[in-house]
Amino acid sequence: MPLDIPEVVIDRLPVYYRLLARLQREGTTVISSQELGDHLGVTPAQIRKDLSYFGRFGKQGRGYSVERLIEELRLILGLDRSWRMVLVGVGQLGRAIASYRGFAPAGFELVAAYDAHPDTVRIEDGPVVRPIGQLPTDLRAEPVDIGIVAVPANEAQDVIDTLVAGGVQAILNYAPRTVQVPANVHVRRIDPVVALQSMTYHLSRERPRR
Amino acid sequence: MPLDIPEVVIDRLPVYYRLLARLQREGTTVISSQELGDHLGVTPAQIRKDLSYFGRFGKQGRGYSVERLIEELRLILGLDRSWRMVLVGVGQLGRAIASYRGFAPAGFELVAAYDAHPDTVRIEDGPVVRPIGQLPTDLRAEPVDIGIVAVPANEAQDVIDTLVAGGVQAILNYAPRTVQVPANVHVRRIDPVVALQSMTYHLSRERPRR
DNA sequence: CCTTGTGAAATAGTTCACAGCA
DNA sequence: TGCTGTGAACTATTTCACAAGG
Repeated sequence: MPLDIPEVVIDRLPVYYRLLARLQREGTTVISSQELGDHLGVTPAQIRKDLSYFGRFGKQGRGYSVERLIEELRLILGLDRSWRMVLVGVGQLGRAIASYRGFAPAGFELVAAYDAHPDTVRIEDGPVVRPIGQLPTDLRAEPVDIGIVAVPANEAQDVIDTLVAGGVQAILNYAPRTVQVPANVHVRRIDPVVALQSMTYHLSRERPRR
Repeated sequence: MPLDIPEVVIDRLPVYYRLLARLQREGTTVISSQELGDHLGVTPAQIRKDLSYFGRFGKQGRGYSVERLIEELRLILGLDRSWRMVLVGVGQLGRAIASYRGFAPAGFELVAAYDAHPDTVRIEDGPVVRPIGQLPTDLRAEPVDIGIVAVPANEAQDVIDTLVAGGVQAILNYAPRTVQVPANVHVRRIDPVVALQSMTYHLSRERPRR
């Protein structure tokens, strides 16, 4: 498995994986790159090229075994284990994240939640909320893989510094702010306003103003 | 203003805009591409090149006027007006979206919400929830710019087809599914699991398994 | 000086097109 | 025949490096 796989390729793999999981539930056992591409709006060549970075999973003349491809992607993406996450920030957004039903089936386990005012918030069907001051100690006692940050923008950098100091190497950042991390730490931003603003660029050009 | 501006450039502009707004609140009046880059973790050349697609906003030897640059980006991104949005899907996620305080200050107005079971859900401090069957009629009566989709995965394509048929040209898709839209419609996906899975790829390589 | 704006060079990513195999 | 896997060609994006302006 080569070491210099483009980042864009990695970003597409979970999308392929999710589609394949659905197709399998619906009974598909074999699929061509053409059909996969039709579902996802990408070219068949791109799918074949992306997969070819990791191995030769298809059969000429037939296509890919859905089961085989799911299993390969599971291994490639590291989904053959579960991942421990902590949530920092238990406001309205944080509570919605903590209650999200999609993490656990995908192997992402929320092991703890932290807030500056732990007494005033409670997560339904979720972990107890601990005081944020306890975070450094807890991280040392029980390492986690991923930090989810849902604090106000002006607290995000501090929280992330704390997570990184505690050995967390992946951050899912819901705070509307770009943060700085060492090169070995991964950050993904979830920011609806930024997403909307890149669409309004196009909307204001394509549609005549009313 | 040229027509073939790379999409990646457009995606960065809202991030520049948000940083500049903060710097302005903090009292910065002039800033160089170097300093901007330091804040955002990108190269100064990239920032200068990105901005140069739209005009010459800087002053040699000095940098950029924060106020001027904010105003230019507002115009470029179409943020000099407000945008009408509807939400479809008022489950737990939908309610969190509807209650999010970040949309209105950015000029994004939630004008209506729809659900298959409007009687069973209520949005605190938000619009009345209408039956989803009413969506096509409502869109005809009062056009909206943007649709936010927070329905279960298997309903997402139908809902988006309805929105598109009703003239909506931009979709913010929270449903964990890739959807198909005509070429003139813009979609941005908000999917934490996909974001996490691209990070676990890296985590499983960089860190020795425990 | 210092920093922009920008062609040119370098790098990254996508698509083509076809040999080869089931 | 039908479809994969893949170098090669092409396209997109980033970075370099420097002339020019304040």
